[in-house]
Amino acid sequence: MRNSKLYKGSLNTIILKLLEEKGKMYGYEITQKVKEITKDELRVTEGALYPALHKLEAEGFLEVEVAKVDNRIRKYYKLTEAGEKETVNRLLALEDFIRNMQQLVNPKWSLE
Amino acid sequence: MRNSKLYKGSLNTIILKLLEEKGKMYGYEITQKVKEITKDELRVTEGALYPALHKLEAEGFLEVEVAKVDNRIRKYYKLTEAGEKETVNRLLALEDFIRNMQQLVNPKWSLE
DNA sequence: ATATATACCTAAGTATCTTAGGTATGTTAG
DNA sequence: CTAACATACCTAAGATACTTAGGTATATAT
Repeated sequence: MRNSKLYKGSLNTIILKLLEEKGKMYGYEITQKVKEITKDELRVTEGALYPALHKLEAEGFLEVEVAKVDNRIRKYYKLTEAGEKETVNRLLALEDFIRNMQQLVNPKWSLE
Repeated sequence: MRNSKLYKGSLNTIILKLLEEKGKMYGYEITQKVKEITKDELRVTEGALYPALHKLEAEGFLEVEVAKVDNRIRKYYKLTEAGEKETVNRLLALEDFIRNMQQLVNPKWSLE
């Protein structure tokens, strides 16, 4: 990731959401897509990404399909059924988190 | 914190913002205030809070004032000048983070 | 020929949290 | 009156998720 420590813990959610949206993606593609969407403000480093993908796979949330394109290996990941459920939960948790952070940071409560 | 890994890295920002708003606060007060604001959805544990306060103080962002109330010690923390600047930066980083996460999670980009 | 892009990977170190304690005083319920 | 809960501080061990810094290999552009 880039600069901010805030991103800690959100990588899995990002991966799951991208896969939900795109159907299947390979690792390098994910790094590029995040760069593109966030206009280079957020970079998923490979040192964080690959272990995260392997863990999500080990937990049964992702499955892999290996392909060979231009003489190079690609590992396409897609959500399992459990992964789809997990994605829903993670997105709900993200919404809660953002709502809570906004409540903490927007000073409405200071008028109490 | 509570349940979600998303909160990792956001504790310092929460502390700084609360102190900016309230002027001065003591540790236990911070834990209660966060519970109150987030309607018990987010709990700052003392095991995370006190080391974080000590670190922010060591970094020169907070200064301490010890008081005795009802025969119990309270350590009031408030922002230094450097702490005020840091708070501005952390809040900007939080806004960036939230904006980026919303862009990643809101599927506008999937229409491309 | 060299750098950059694509594409995978791991290991050591760092940071931030959780969990699980510890100390001590004040207050409330049975 | 005593036991539980609230207030108020603290630390240490362990878990986890990153960053940093490598490594391998092929394709393409300068």
